[in-house]
Amino acid sequence: MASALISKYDLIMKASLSLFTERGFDATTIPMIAKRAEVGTGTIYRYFDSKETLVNVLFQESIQRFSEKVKRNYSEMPVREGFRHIFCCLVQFTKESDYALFFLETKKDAHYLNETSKKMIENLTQMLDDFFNKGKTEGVIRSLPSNVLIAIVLGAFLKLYQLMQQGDIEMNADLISELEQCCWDAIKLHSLTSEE
Amino acid sequence: MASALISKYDLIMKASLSLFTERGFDATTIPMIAKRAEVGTGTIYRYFDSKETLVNVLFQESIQRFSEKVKRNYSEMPVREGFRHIFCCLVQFTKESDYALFFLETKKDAHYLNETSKKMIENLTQMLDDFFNKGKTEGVIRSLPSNVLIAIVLGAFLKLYQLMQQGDIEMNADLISELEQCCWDAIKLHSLTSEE
Amino acid sequence: MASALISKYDLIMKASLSLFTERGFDATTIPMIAKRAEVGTGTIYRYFDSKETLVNVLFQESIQRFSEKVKRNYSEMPVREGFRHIFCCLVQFTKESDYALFFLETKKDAHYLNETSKKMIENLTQMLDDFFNKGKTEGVIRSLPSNVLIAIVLGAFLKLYQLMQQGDIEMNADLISELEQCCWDAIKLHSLTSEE
Amino acid sequence: MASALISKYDLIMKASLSLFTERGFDATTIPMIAKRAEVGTGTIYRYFDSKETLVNVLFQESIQRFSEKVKRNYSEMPVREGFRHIFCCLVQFTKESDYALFFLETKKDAHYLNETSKKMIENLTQMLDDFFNKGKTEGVIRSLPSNVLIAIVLGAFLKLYQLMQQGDIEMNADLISELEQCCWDAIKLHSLTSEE
DNA sequence: GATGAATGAGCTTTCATTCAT
DNA sequence: AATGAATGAAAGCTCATTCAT
Repeated sequence: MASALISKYDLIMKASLSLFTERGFDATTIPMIAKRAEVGTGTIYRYFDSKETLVNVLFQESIQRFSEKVKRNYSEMPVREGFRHIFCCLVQFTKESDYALFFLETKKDAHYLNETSKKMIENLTQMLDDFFNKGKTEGVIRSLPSNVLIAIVLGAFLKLYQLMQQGDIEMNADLISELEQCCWDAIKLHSLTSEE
Repeated sequence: MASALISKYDLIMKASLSLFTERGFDATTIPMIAKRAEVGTGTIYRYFDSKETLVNVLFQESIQRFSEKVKRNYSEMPVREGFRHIFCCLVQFTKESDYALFFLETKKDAHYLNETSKKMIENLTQMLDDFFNKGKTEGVIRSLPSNVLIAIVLGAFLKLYQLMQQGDIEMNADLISELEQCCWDAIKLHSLTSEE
Repeated sequence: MASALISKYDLIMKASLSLFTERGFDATTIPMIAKRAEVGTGTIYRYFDSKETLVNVLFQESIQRFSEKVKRNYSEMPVREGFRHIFCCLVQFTKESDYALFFLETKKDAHYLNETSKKMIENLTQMLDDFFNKGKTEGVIRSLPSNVLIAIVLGAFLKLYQLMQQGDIEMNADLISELEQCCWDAIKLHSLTSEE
Repeated sequence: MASALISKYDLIMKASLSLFTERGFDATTIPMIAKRAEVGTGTIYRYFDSKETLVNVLFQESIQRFSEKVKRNYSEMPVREGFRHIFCCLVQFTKESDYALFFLETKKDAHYLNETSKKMIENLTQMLDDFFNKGKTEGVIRSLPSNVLIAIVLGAFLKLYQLMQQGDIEMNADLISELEQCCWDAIKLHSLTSEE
């Protein structure tokens, strides 16, 4: 009786997300997930058709929640503030669920992603693309292809986030603020005064 | 007559490196490697004790060649030039072998890395650490932990390199030069004149 | 309803014991065992870690059950009676399970035996050793090293048992009785009256 | 030049005989044989069509040489002397080649024996059968089926021989003599005086 | 709904055999 | 004649998936 504070579904999602992040999709087995989620292996198949379905649901859920977070009223912000908003979304995401950024390390041509997942990557990319285009038009962001700009920021963030997960660094407000500045510096269009 | 322009060993190395880079270690099977290298599956085991040995040899070879490239007389360079040197090594590496940067996407706690491989990551990290420390001492680089600085630059580069491999961007001298500047901007200590 | 009269574990034990006895460890494949036990190959690995574990469990079970049978109150018997007891244990064992004497044909330095199995051989040998020593002290058994006496009796029995398994002879009470006498004659100390 | 004191053929025979005896047919690999014989693996196939051919040639050679040894003028001997002759053949065989008694531990239905080999076992058995029949007719040997009598003697001898090979006992003239007596005692018809 | 025993396709690996040298 | 690199069939073993309970 009682129990079920967290639904089995959520336990499976949580367990598989953490394992996929730690070991990758292919090195994670269904029994491993079942054990960490403390459910039977068969139970996983009551909620997900297959391991592939599971990873795609997970992927889509992550990217969906992130996209919605970003979308919220950032379009009217000035570019600099919009960038900070995006960066904060990344950070918040990290805080909410240690493993939520699984989608950052998944290559878009990963063999296990289905069409829907790929579509959602494209949508997120498009949204960020629009943002960077705005910045480029306004002359605040370097005029590089948007996918290049995205690669720089997300690539940097992914590795930082991995450091944190490995316990190599501890994130505090000051560090986050400085890292955001680093990323911004990477893509901002520096005034034409004598730089090195 | 003729034939054997490339040794079987090299064919296997090349095939597995490309597959590991495309699909990851766990999603790459020995039959896949054999097929791409155009050798029998048994042949792979004449050269490597196991799949794990193979990936570690590959990993160590990559990181070794990269380390040696970087090491060559960069210690006397000024920091800005030293950074450019490191960046160019990354780029050159990419050019020499489409897949040579396999080690960039391998997490240091990957389940298939052996102790030697982990040691070599540490050594490379230490070398870069020394470089960044010098920069920090001289006040040209942000005073952030070295692993943070490394994460930013390598993280950004990794994602850019993936874009290139997917055929999404084409690297030319101008682009490389600008990307190098982006990465430098991310970690350089900006003068305290009006920023933002 | 019904079914499962015998557990899968027992089916596997029985099937592998018969195959190991017929063909030896190395010529017996897991698929062969699976087929004879009428289970899937994977099922075997639910019960045993490896083929080597399986053969050792089997070996230890056989030798254990035999040892316990022998041990039961034979130490107080007169030597001649004790010998008959041991011989009867061998025969009974044969009756209970057609293949239970697998351990008789396994050389003690077989490459697949683990330390525990080797220890158990030693223990059984020690027990028999003690028995023969008693007989030698009393002057009823030839004063040969115990391992020699054991070799004679078990060696003879093993070959007889193989004949029976091949269907070449049929064991009945009279034959058993005579064979026991043969073995006893082989090791007993004959009085010094005119022999030959 | 020089060299070739022993032909490659003989080296291969010797090496495989020792390995088959130590490890059994199935646990012995062609590379193992090649290594011990100090020849290339390919060389083995210049002399033998297959691993199975090799083991059968070996088996037949062993049994042939043993049969011939036994055959030599034993038919006219008295039974007791004939038995001693057979036993001495076994011992001599052991001395000539440490592994020559490989055929003793091979079950007649071993999966690798071909028809010729099985025929030769039958022939040897027949020869011994005749001998034991003679003994039975003369009333010196127990009236048991000949295969039973053979099993007792060869079974006992095989185990003794294994003890010797493991270095557990050392064969000297006295011991051999006593062991021969043991075996004879096992099968001889004891006079009807009060026995135990 | 929940479970985990059972399964077999497909993995990693071995090895008898071939064949260019 | 002799070799050993190369091979692929088949071994031992794993694991996504099913299904009786």
